[in-house]
Amino acid sequence: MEMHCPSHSKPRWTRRKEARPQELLAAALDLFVERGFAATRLDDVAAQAGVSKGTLYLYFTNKEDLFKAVVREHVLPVIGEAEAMIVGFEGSSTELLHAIMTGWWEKFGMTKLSGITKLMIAESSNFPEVAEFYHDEVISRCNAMIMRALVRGVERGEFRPMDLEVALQVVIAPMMMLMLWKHSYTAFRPEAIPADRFLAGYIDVILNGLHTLPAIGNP
Amino acid sequence: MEMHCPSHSKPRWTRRKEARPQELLAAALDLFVERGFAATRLDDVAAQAGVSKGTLYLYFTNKEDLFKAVVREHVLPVIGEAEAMIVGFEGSSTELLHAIMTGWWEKFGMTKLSGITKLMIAESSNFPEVAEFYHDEVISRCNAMIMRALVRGVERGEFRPMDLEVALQVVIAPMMMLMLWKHSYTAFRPEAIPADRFLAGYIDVILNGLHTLPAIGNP
Amino acid sequence: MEMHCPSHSKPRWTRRKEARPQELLAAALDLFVERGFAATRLDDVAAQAGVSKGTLYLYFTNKEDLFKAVVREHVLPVIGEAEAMIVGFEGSSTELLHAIMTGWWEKFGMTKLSGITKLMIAESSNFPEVAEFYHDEVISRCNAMIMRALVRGVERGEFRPMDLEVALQVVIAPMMMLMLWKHSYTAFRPEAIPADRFLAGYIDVILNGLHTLPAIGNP
Amino acid sequence: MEMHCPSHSKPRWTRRKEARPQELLAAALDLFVERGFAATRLDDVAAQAGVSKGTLYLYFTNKEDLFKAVVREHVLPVIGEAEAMIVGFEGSSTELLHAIMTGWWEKFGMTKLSGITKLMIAESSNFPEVAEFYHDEVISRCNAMIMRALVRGVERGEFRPMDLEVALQVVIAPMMMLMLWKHSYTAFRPEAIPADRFLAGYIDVILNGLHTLPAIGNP
DNA sequence: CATGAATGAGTTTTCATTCAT
DNA sequence: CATGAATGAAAACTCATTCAT
Repeated sequence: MEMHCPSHSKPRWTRRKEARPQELLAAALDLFVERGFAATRLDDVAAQAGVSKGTLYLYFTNKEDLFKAVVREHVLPVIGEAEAMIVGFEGSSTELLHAIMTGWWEKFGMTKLSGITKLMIAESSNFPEVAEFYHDEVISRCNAMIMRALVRGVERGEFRPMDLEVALQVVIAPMMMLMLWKHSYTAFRPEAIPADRFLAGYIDVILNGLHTLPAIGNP
Repeated sequence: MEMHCPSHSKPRWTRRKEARPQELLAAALDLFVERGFAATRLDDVAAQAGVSKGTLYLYFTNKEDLFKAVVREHVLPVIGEAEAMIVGFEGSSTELLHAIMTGWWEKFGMTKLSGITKLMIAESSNFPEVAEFYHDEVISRCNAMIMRALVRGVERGEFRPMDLEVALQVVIAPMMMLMLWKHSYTAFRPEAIPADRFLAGYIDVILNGLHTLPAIGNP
Repeated sequence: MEMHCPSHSKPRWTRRKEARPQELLAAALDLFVERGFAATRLDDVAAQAGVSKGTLYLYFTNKEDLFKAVVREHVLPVIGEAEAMIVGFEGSSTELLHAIMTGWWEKFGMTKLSGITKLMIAESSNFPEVAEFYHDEVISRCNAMIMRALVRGVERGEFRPMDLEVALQVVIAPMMMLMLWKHSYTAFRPEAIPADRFLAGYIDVILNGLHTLPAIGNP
Repeated sequence: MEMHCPSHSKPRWTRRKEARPQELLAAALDLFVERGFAATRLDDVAAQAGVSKGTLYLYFTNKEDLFKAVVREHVLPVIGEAEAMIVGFEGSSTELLHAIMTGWWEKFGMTKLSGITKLMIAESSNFPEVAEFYHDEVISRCNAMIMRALVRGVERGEFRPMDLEVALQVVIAPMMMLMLWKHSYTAFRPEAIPADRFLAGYIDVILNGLHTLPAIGNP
């Protein structure tokens, strides 16, 4: 079973300059999300990435720099994709909202990126610059996407006139909380609602409210 | 030589032994919420409470014990009040929901207790026991209150039949997020919606949805 | 032999807030002089001062701060004393020079302060601010003292007119080197000249030169 | 496929294997002198020499070995030259002293080798073996050269009888300090005396002293 | 009770050294 | 030969906890 070729002795490490930063960022994301910035030891990040502590410092200046990179690198690509996805959408605003929410869940909520939501809420006061970046590059752009859909719906007569800024928050909040729950109290919420059922019910309530009234075609 | 009038000697600190733990808990709440558990130094807690670091250990066994006390002490009384408030409520379910939300905001959201929401989300994986306690004693009981109101509404024909578990989340989420925003990104959200306007619009959307339909009497 | 009084059990540490900084500075001076800044471990400084590593940080922000304090605290008092010593000197300039040199040796050269000369030469490029401080507060003031003595000697006809700036360096240099030797190559220079013999011969050469000429009364 | 014309392939580096160690020694000298041994990173030495860090280890066993080589390689040739220069000197002892000093300055003081003086003073206690080597091979031989000149002067009646060991130090010290100043406080001493003026004044004072007496022919 | 000086285990950070390429 | 990614021991620094006063 053991290879008799002597040249196959396992090396102490293999050279993989290009892959390393991503591996480290992935490990760091996991641990930062689970434990928070201060409670995460760089030893553990390195171990989880399968490298030694020193290697980390070849790619990141210090712990804070690693944190910033985690947020920056993981988040930006996704936002771009999401925005691209809804450009030139043709259907009803109800369908648009549904599409946005589904996409949000699939690109962000379902993946480990959802943890960044928790991370940023927990650490925003410790890292104002990162928080500002995240607010401007992620939150604002997400909000703008939803807001455009709401305005579009009202303009097309699909949605009723309302306090749209508040409506925006009401629309966003359940998705945010869904992501946050994923990373807290998990042990105590085995009953968690399956995502598709959640999405369906969520869109239903958002569109039709709680009141007893003829609901309009939920796609 | 120096003590023939002991009763007039000026005490170095005013006597308020009983107040000490509360002052420490208040200081700890502030700092834990702002910085997180690990990033909060007991030095700073003591300083903010106006006592020395050693004093802290007269009242709390260690940092973790302080953390548990912060959650326990601050949260329990409020939940009791909230539950008491809605026992035997007489009005419509819409009014009940409105009352619960208003009470939630006034007792919890408006005060510094709102920070505990953020704190628990950030630290729940670091303190499973506290998380369990918080989940059972706060989250579940809050959820149960809302759920009772929803069930009541459906039973009384005020609310339409829905996936109530999902509806519960949708109802709760905006209030949760409102509290979370208060403790993150504040610097970048000067535009924050005033609470009363938020509450009004929020109840409106929750009850009536986004769709273009005749809204039913929003109290 | 063991004291039967139970209250005499030896404490892990004794409280001596006022003495600590001086003890630490003394230990740091020794080690910085012997090994240089970078090669000195704070562990060793603390150990030599008889405290733990953490204690060091109660009094100094970091290693650099300790270094600055070592130079500042040790050097300033001595300079003041030296300057005071020669104010209103009455004798001949030869005697004045002799007095200055003797004082220099006794206050500075003979003591462990002499190490600071070596330390500053070694570290001046690593700590430009400290070097500037040292240059302005120590070197310039020492030079000024000697220069005043030289000018006084020339004005009174005791010393011949010369390039005084150069003479200044020639006068100073042997004393500087004497201090530097003390902290380098000591192991290889058991033959080191006793200080009093050195001082006598040094003053003689400086005053009378090497040339064959009738020397003038060397005090 | 790729090598039918190997002699024309452009080499990635110009072939000058023999020069490598010298480039590394030069870079190391610069940095050791400026920062000291411990504060010099081999990364920087390699970078300044224009090679990679690993290359350093092809020529030197470790950092200490590099240090020893820096001292050894730079210093020995110069001493030999200096000694050769004065063998069979014919002029007056005054002229001999002048020649030695001028040679010292030109071969050593003016060049970057002067930094080794500072380096050895700073590091002698960290590297006793190197210090011993330097003391025996450089300091002692320099001292011997000067001492021979002094003895010669006394024997020929040009110099008066004195404590020659002390005189030796007095003669050497200003030159030593001149070299040391060059590598410390430079930023704060723009007023530095030009070397030729320094040399002239220095010889004058050394030969004739400070006292008011007819000077003897300063060459 | 209250204090705060002192501790030391635990983390971050550095960098000489190794070794697969 | 030359490279530079990777290592890990060692050093700086932090801070929860203790305890003499």
